[in-house]
Amino acid sequence: MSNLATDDFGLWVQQLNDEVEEVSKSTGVEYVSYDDIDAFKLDIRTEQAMKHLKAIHSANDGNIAFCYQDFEKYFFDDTFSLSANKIKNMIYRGSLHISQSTFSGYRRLEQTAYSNSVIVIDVDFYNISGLNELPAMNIIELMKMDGLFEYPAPSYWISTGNGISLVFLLEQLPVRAKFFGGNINLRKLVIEKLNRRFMEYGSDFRTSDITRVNKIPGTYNYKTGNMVEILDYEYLDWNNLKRYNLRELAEELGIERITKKKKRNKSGRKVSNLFNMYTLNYYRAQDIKHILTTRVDVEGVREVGLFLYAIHHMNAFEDADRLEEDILLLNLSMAKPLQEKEVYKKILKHVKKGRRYKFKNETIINWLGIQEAEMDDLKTIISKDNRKNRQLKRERADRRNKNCLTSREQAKADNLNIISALLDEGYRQKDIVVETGLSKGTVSKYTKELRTL
DNA sequence: GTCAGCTCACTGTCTAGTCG
DNA sequence: CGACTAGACAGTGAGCTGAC
Repeated sequence: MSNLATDDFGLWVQQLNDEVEEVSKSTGVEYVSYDDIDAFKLDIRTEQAMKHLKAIHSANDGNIAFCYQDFEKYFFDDTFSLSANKIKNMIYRGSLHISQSTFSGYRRLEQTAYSNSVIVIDVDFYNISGLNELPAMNIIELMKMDGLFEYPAPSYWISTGNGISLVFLLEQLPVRAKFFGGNINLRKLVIEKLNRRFMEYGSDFRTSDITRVNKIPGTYNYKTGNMVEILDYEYLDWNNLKRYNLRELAEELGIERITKKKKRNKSGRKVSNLFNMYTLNYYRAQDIKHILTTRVDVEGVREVGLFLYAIHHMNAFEDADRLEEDILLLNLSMAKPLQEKEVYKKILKHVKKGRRYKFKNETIINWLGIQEAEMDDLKTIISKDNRKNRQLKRERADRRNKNCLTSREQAKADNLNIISALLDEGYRQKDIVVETGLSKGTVSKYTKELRTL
């Protein structure tokens, strides 16, 4: 577990490269390049981490995002600058997570996602009664017996310390939204299909995000303290791991081919919009749930709120049993719940058999009386103004560097630092003008500013 | 008179925001 | 999302003040 304080984070990332030499001395690990895993005897934790990294990020085509469980920030690295020492250093620091995709910049966004060659299905069997006491290996055996490892079988599987990650390697998949956005949608559909396959074992339905990060083998699970490790590691042939072609995989799983936008091609539109509708409905349901569970004064909106929740839940999952379970739970989570029979009579009865509505955000905002301040906690049910403000906020943040300064502010700060140092050395303002090339007015002004600090 | 430092009007660039 | 723009702000330089 990491013992770093959060405010040390930026400093630590900067120092990481410099520390490699020292770690090398203290651990006795020779410098091993990322490409040369088998040439040296590594400890099992580092070896597993490297094999996994190599499997999911074999090409040097972008930046991989890393993060620790106890830090909010991400840091980035490309495979050129990875080495065994560095990976060892990172995994021994704490509960490390790694992005499935690479990114063209230093932001972990769908828009900046560059390439991807893996699908990871998280199986949270600890949520399933009857399974939660079993060791991960037994779960794998049960899934095999159920025929769930028939095509497509996972390339390998990882015990995450409380659940299982099933790793399906893909042939290198360009995902840059601008050019290859279709791959992102197709990948989401495949993941949805695979999630359904492992549903009984507790598969996590939120795993289709291209920017998702996963625990890396060789580390310890932050919550349980258990080791994250590749299972059946010794039986795997790392030079011949199964690797799937996304389009073939989709076809085998019965997903209709996504056609390029044709004029009013109904079948094409139906499929390509499918996932967008799924996420929209899913996140709207989550937003409505948030409103209903956080409001103290919920009485005036609880019926309409539960109704809207039910509709979006059904649109997303098409699973009446799951809806029933979730909505009864949500009802009980409200400050003033409805009686259970009312939920059945007023909500479930209509939604299960009823038609599918499509609501505008404005309508939902009006019906639930959502205030601007409340929207800050919501993902999709937000006004146009709120959306615009979020965009401005992001752009404003983008203009600032790691010191939270704009380029101008940084330039001024640099000049102030230089002048401060020269003054300490006994320079006169006149000399500072010559030394820095700034005007004497500026030097004078800054000298005065420094005195008032 | 010389020097160090200060003031203020001004310039050009950058930021933040609007608009289509 | 790019073009556009108002306003903010960093920086300049002429001219001023006061100490010696």
